[in-house]
Amino acid sequence: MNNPSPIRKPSRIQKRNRKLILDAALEVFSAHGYRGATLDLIAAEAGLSKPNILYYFTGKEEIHITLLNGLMDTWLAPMREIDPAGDPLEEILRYVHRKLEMSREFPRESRLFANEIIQGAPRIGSHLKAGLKPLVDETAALFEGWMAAGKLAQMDARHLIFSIWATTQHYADFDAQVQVLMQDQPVHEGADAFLDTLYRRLLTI
Amino acid sequence: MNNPSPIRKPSRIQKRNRKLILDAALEVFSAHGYRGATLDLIAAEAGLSKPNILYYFTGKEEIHITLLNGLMDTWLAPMREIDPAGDPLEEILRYVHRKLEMSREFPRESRLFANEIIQGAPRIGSHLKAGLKPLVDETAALFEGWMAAGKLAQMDARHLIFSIWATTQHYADFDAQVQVLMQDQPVHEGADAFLDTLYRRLLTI
DNA sequence: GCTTTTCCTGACCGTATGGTCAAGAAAAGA
DNA sequence: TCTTTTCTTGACCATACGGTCAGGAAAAGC
Repeated sequence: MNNPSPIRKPSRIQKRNRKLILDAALEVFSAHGYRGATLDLIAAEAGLSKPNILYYFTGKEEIHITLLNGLMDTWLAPMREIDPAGDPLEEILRYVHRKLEMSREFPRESRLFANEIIQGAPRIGSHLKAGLKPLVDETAALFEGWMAAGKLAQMDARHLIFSIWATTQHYADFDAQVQVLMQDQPVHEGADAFLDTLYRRLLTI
Repeated sequence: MNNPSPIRKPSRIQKRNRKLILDAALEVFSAHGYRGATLDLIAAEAGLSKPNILYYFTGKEEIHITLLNGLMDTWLAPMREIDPAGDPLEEILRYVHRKLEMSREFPRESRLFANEIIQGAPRIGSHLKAGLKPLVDETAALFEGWMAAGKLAQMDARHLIFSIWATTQHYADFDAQVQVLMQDQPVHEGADAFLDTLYRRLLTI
């Protein structure tokens, strides 16, 4: 009676409309934050009526959680792709470039997560523990192995990871500020070259 | 009839209550963002009634703007304190440490600005241009002078500044995430050592 | 003391917003 | 085709929230 048959597999219309809604929600949530987003805005952006939105999702929060869960994997993919068998320096530099690329190509996703975490991760705190932490632990261990083997300069692996996130996501999350300070100059090329220099100098023994 | 005498100098009570309100507003705005903050929350936090809040400020937005304006100077102080006559490397490292210290001591202020800028700086866009940009231009020029004089490694000065902001403010803005990933380990000491290494390696010729 | 100004609040208002519901339209199944 | 299920919506509701106002309490000025 309520949700579109939670048992049977989603129909063609269901798939289309759920996608429409989630796309619209990404746009609205990332631009206004959870509290600033309204169902009316999402409905307008999706081209659907508000009650119809609530036919597919039980409420605003479920849309938000579904979004975050669905994007988490994509967001963490570059870190999963670090190859333990590859060359340490090149693997990390490739990770940095991929993250920067994602800041440029998916700024909405970046801001969605940024908004959520700044507010204390009230709706995905558990997911950070369950999804993110194991991956970071694993990656930190990999980095530490490389350092112990003398293939990278010695440093705290977790803070290294934080610095990569911070420096790359900054260009998406703080774009408004970057734009003011860089005027019309091309941002991405400069960032790419700078971060290459930064991590090459930092990590090379 | 409306605002507490905009002409005469503020009374003792006015100074006390405006401070109470701004302190409470900092707490609430930084934790929930502009849209998530409510006058009722601010009033409760300040220990005043809602109408009394509106006796001292014309509305929610004025409180927010007053806060941002009042904190901007404090927030930018470390950058102003960079000494053009000092040793380039040490001056920048001191700046990095001061910024990190501010992230630890004033995380609310950091998140207040972060919230505002992520949403596109709708309420302080003009202030970024008028207040921040000249200072950054000046500082970037100083850094470029040092590089040209062969006292620092060559790189883009603006991206260097961005990286310092990003890496230091990350510990305040994304604290919820950092806490999950660092468990009970002490964060600040590690960050301090890591960033020292990072910028020393990056900037040394 | 008295008067004036400043400070404070309970009650109220208009609007925005998340969410509901009954009933109709469109697909899908037979 | 007819029947059943899925999809869609206008109208509505309850609450939250920013803000107002008339009038009273407390300071300040004299």
